[in-house]
Amino acid sequence: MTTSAISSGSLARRERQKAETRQAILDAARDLFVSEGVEATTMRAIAAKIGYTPTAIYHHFQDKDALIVELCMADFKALGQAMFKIGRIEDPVDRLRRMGLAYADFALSNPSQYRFMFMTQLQHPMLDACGNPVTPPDEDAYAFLLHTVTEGIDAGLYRPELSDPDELAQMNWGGIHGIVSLWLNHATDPQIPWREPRETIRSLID
Amino acid sequence: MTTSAISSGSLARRERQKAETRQAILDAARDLFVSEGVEATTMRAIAAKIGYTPTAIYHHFQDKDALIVELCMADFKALGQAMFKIGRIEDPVDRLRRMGLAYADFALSNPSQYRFMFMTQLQHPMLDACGNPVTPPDEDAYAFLLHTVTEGIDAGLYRPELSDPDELAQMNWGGIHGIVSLWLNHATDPQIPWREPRETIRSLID
DNA sequence: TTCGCCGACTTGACAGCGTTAAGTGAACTG
DNA sequence: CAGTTCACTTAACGCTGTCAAGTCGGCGAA
Repeated sequence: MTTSAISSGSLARRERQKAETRQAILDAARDLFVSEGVEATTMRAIAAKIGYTPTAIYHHFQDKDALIVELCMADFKALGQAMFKIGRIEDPVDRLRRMGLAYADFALSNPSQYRFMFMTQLQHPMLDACGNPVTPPDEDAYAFLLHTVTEGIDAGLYRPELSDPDELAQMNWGGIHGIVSLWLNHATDPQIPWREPRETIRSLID
Repeated sequence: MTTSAISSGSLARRERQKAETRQAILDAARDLFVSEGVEATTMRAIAAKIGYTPTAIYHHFQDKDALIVELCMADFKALGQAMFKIGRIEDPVDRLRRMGLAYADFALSNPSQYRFMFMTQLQHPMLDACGNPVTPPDEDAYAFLLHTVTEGIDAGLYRPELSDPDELAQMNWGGIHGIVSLWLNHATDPQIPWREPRETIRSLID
């Protein structure tokens, strides 16, 4: 009893410590990804930041991509939760407008995360070994968007030829993503007098 | 006289040969960038493809980025020329619609070029040493778009609150770019039933 | 207590990357 | 024919992600 309690206790402590260094790796990686960019941060830099050797990371993550994907999924979750809060608004028109602005806020205030969520090709698709999606469906931002435009269609808010909810959702998403991502990549381009993306998006939604 | 003619002739030949290998480098780089992706193609691979040593490239281009920017500028020129053809259409509404579809065609049929034109941050802004833009203004696709929406504003085709031509241009551009770029990056995502981007864009324009 | 194992972590290395200083050799110049 | 130029090569640098092998402290069992 006592021994088993001690052993399970020490086992639990070991696992807790392992989980702690794993989290430390994730935190350091996030910091560097955000401040230096994903491509520019090296395994060695992540390891140095937490006082480990580069190879230690490989005991917790298969490779650099696995690290990226893990952080990426956390961001998808955060975005989905932001959408979930807005999902309570009754009026579908107002809800759609607010979802769009919240999406843009997320992108503009977390540009580095947004970049590797939606502006880069992820080589590992976010599926587990069995081929099931990793994102929990109740936190899927796209599902919220789809649900909202479907309500809009049912309420007769769109012209009748716009009857495909996926197409409508992709129009909305694409429009906002386009303005945001062009601005993130090309805001410094002196040849184009860029407008505030939030303003442009507000106009687009209206 | 004869000697000068010979010398100038041989000089010309030397320069022509240099220009030829320079072009060979560009062609090889373009091939590999398109087939393998920009990040994945190495200087060594480009050199091997044309039977040179990697360092030979550095006699023609300052570094890999210079190679990318040179190809990128050629693509901007091609896109601008495609817009120029459409610019002759009289009706601004029809012209805008066709410009949007032509833009989407360009992106979808040259995905790799489009990626490094509009979906990546270019570290060298495309300015020459004096800070002047490198793209010739009469081939600037954005200028065409701006001109077209300005005509639309003047003709009273937009609601009166949409009076800023830059904002309108960026709404149009952003909308199409967003749908195209999301599709290019996430078309393989099984969680989302993607619609044909050309169809989605056609609906968006209407 | 002592032995042996387990596993988190380190050491030292590998191949490949972009890039550069120094060298080579054929073609052009005088 | 001697000298120069310059496109190109050789050999290396420091960097990257990654891995096979080793180290060593803490645990369970005898």
